[in-house]
Amino acid sequence: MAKITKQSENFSKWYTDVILDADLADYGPVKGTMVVKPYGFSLWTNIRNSLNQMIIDSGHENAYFPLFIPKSFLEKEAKHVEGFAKECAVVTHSKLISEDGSLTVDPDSRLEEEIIVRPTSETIIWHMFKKWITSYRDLPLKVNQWANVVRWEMRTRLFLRTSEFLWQEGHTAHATKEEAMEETLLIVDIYRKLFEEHLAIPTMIGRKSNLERFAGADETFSIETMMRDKKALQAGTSHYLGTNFGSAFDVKFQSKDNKELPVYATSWGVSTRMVGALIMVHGDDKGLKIPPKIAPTQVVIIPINPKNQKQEEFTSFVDRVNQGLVGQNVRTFIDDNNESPGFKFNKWELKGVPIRIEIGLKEFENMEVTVCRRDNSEKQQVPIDKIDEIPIILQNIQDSLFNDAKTFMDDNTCTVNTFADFTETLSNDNQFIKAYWDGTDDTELQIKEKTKATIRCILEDNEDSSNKCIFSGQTAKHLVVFAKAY
RNA sequence: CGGGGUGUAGCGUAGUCCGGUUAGCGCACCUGCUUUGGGAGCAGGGGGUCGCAGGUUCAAAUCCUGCCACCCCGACCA
Repeated sequence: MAKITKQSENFSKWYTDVILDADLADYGPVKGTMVVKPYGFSLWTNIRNSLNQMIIDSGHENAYFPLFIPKSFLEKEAKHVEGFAKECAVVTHSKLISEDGSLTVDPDSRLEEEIIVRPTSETIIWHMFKKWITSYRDLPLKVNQWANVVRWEMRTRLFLRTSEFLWQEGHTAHATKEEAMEETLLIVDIYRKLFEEHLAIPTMIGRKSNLERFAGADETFSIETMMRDKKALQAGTSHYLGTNFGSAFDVKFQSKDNKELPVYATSWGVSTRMVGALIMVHGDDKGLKIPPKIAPTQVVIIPINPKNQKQEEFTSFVDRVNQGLVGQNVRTFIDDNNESPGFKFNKWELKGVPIRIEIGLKEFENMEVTVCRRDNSEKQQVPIDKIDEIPIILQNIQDSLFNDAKTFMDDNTCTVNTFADFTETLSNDNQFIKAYWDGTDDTELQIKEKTKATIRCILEDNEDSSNKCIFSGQTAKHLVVFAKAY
């Protein structure tokens, strides 16, 4: 474990250092792939379990669809094809020939129809939905799957953009447009809750512009988050798909009054990218700060026991503290190996554990423990009979992580009315910039070209004709937020 | 696919220009002892086809030729 790069020195180097040194993940042998190590996977699992419960509680069922998708499926929805064509892994053969220890592809094993490794599952799911939906009684149909997907990316970064990633993708079918839109927004709200209450990450939520919308969607809502370098990260999306996939896969249902009607769809997902957001929202120069609710270890206990004095009594004291915490469902770890105390302090700070408890002879004699918070480095003594207050401290940490991140985002979000102010603001510093926009692709593209900032989402529609687009001067259609994005 | 760069132990590197001991060092790792309140100390130890292939030479990490891989910058993106 080496010292990590400072955020102010090189933010993206800091990001990589933290991931590798905190043992979250490592690089896989194929370019762009990532191995999620046990500590990182435990974190992901905690996030997943929180979200999974919310998905189940809101009436969805988990299922699993195949990794392999016939190429022809992907061709069925025109915009969807366009969106994904350039980043698909394709299976073309089924056999290898082994010769002198080296392997070559058997040309005779070429597949009749090439198979796509799913970049997302709309097509295969709607293929199945056609079989399952015939009557209004079959609706709504609401499934979710936890899966891996593959997108052949040019530039990859651990957690943020990898060739293969883990995610959850929900797919629903509804009898009416209104119901599908309601579902789309329900999910947005679930994601907002997940981010705010579990990940302690404040969000900015709105619709995507034409250019940023999901390929095949009529409307995309996105959860935008601000990283510590003030760049935006799209951390979740929920799509209203209209009848695009229903009609592409010829899915219809019979209504109560015996009419044949189209089916409306939604899809929505969050991925291991969330872990990247978590790192970049809360982390500091010492490393990660993991919110208690999802932390693999909430409290690390570090015994400091010089000269083996009163060895047995000391050990049972440490054990008593641990049992007290475990009894309150606190996830603990006792780090009693031979590393020096200072080394352990740094190691667990790097790994982002919310609370460190130090127990030495002093604490042992006073029947207390030293509690140190990762979020603000405050230390306090807690008597052993007040150990049940630790969960309250954990909740405080959870809240203060959110509040800090919220303050940071608010402090770095501004509103401008002229393009001169817009470029001026961006050249000084990254910011989230709220501004009026005329709603055209052309304006969006020109602003992107000139400033590298893109429209992250549309916050609201503009009703007041005196509000003008900051770039074209035309009457504004929307109030949007611009930012440089990951 | 265009421009630039780099390949020496798990990681970081010295040596390459100007060929010549057993390829050196730091971190990490292993063993033992001593240690433990903010990245412990001492002693010992293991680990290298110097990216690959060919060539020049008495002799190649070093010179020549070809190939490969990876990284950075641009066009694509959750």
